[in-house]
Amino acid sequence: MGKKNNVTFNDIAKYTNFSKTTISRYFNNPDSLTLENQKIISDALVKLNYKENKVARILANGKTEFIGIIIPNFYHHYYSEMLNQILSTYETFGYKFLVFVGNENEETERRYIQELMAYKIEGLIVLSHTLSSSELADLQIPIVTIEREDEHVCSVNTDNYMGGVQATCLLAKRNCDILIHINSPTSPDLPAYGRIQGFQDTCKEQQLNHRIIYRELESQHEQVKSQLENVLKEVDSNYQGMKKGIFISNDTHANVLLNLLVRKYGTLPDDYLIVGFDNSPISTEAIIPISTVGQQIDKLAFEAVSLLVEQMNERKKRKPKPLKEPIHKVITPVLFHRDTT
Amino acid sequence: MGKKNNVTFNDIAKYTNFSKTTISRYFNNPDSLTLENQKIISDALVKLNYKENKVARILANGKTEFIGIIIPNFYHHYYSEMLNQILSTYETFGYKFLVFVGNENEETERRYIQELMAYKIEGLIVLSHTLSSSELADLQIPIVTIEREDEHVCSVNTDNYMGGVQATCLLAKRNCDILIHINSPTSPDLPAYGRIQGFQDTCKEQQLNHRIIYRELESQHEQVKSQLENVLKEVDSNYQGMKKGIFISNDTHANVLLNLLVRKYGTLPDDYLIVGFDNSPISTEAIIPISTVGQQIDKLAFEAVSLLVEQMNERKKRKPKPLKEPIHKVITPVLFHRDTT
DNA sequence: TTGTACGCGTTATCAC
DNA sequence: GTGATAACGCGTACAA
Repeated sequence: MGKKNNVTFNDIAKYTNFSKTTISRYFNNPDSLTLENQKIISDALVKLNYKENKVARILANGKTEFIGIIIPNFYHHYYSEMLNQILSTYETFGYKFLVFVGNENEETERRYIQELMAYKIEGLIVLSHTLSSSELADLQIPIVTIEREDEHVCSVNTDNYMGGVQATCLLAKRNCDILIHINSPTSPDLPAYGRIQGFQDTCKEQQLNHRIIYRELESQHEQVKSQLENVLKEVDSNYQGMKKGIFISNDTHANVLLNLLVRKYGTLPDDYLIVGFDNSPISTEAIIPISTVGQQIDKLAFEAVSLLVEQMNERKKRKPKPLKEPIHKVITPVLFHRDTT
Repeated sequence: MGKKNNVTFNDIAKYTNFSKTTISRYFNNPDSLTLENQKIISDALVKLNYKENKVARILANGKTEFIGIIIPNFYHHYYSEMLNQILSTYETFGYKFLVFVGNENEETERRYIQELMAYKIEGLIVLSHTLSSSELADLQIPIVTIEREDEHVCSVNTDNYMGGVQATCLLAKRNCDILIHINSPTSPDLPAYGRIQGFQDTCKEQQLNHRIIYRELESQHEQVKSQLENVLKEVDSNYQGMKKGIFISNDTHANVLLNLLVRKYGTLPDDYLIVGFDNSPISTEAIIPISTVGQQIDKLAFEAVSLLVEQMNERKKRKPKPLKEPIHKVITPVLFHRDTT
């Protein structure tokens, strides 16, 4: 707003001998003008090279059409793709997105949120795990979280339990002698815990020989590799000669495991089956395409924005009825059967 | 701005018996108040639960502190990481980012830009290749492009030529009998063309037996795979018994090539060396860690925002001197020597 | 150090 | 169908 040569409604009004009000109406309720006058104004807009100023409109009507996003990182393809899909909803809902990368630091994320609040975002989408849902709820604006702890706020999550069941059933069908789930220690608060539960329940129901191996895998590639190398040694020696079905935390880890096996045996041995999670690009680009459980990221994103828009619209009514209880939507994952099963 | 219970400077002023101006000064020039009075106001802010409103401030002083970003996609790790690094500059410069995903459609991107202009962004970062730099320059706001055609606008690019040279020299040092560069047909306008040029010049200077193979690789995994399968057949038969050094467009493609070789021969044959580009995660996570030329994405991003901020600051001066010529910054890439060379 | 008065560009309200 | 006027919340001469 370079303090000069900004053509405003006033200029248009003078030029056309209408009032500012009529110019405003031309934009917000054109049908209330005669076609003639619409033409006059639209010509003037071109002639004077008018550029609309939504900041002024915000101040006047209170609608920023901003949604804030806090995303934890871009390292996992899952987050990038989720952001991609969220941003793409602009075409449907018209909301603009102010994006911050949370650095897993509480104070930093609080600062980001304050900044977003200062810009009068109408709603907030949180993917980061740093702040508790009760703190988020205190912000008193529409919020949707995705795939994180969500007790006090609306959320959209993958049906992780179903994902666990799908993976487990696939391995079961292949007549494995032992089913193994490898994962990082996971809090039961998190939606992702459902995968573990789904695995466990399915194994118990079908009375399958199974085991869960917890290892800290949320680190760099080399650490993950050495962790899984140890796991593999243990599995190799404990379940020799048995057909092993492994359901592992995600595709990145599945790929590490796969590579360890292929480098050890020259190929994926017949007695090893692997299922990952996420359907990330690595699952198709691996040396052997990896079976995986895929989140429907497009749907998750769309439902998230959709759920947020509902809340935002409700708030704009003269008599808003705030939700009694947070709404939690669930999206079913899809099993991709590839060459590791 | 829920049209109610918004505490404003007016409320603070009444409560503290100061004027609005003094309240404003408390925020923008606190030193001009006595410490006493600062305390009085800061207490009042807490008591009345004041929330700042930057939208109003924008309208008053014209500074949105918004930067618009147009990114083409999130599929390549390069773009995700670049966005990550750009967003991270908030900590340094304080600018907020409005992000749009360009869908390679001109009209769509023009709409995005219009929307950004309506929100009075102070500058624009363009990663997408859809619109020409001359069209961008016509927007008359500070612009920086990254790694795309940039004749008429400021830009930050990797020294692609140097990257090509580095990759080629590495292969040359390994005493390859034939150096092969595989790439998609690339316009000389694009910075990425430098990689091809760097390869070619180095080969010529060092009088190395070389060849450039162009194939359309900007497509889905399966297509890339079958394209490279054909290339491999040709190379296999044409250069039998020779040591082949392959420099290929990027790490994703390098990985496909590597997997084809490993699946064919059980491992990477001694007469094949591979160098990719991007230092993307796949290069370390591949079945055999891939040598690659890495962009310094953090530096690229920082320089881009930095260059933009300079232009934006210049514009705020009473007598702005617009740049005579666009500035083009260049960042040197880094060679990662791994197991494929 | 503090206050007055006005401007930023649009929308909302009420009147005609 | 159109217009006058007052918001919206803050910044900034200019004055005191």
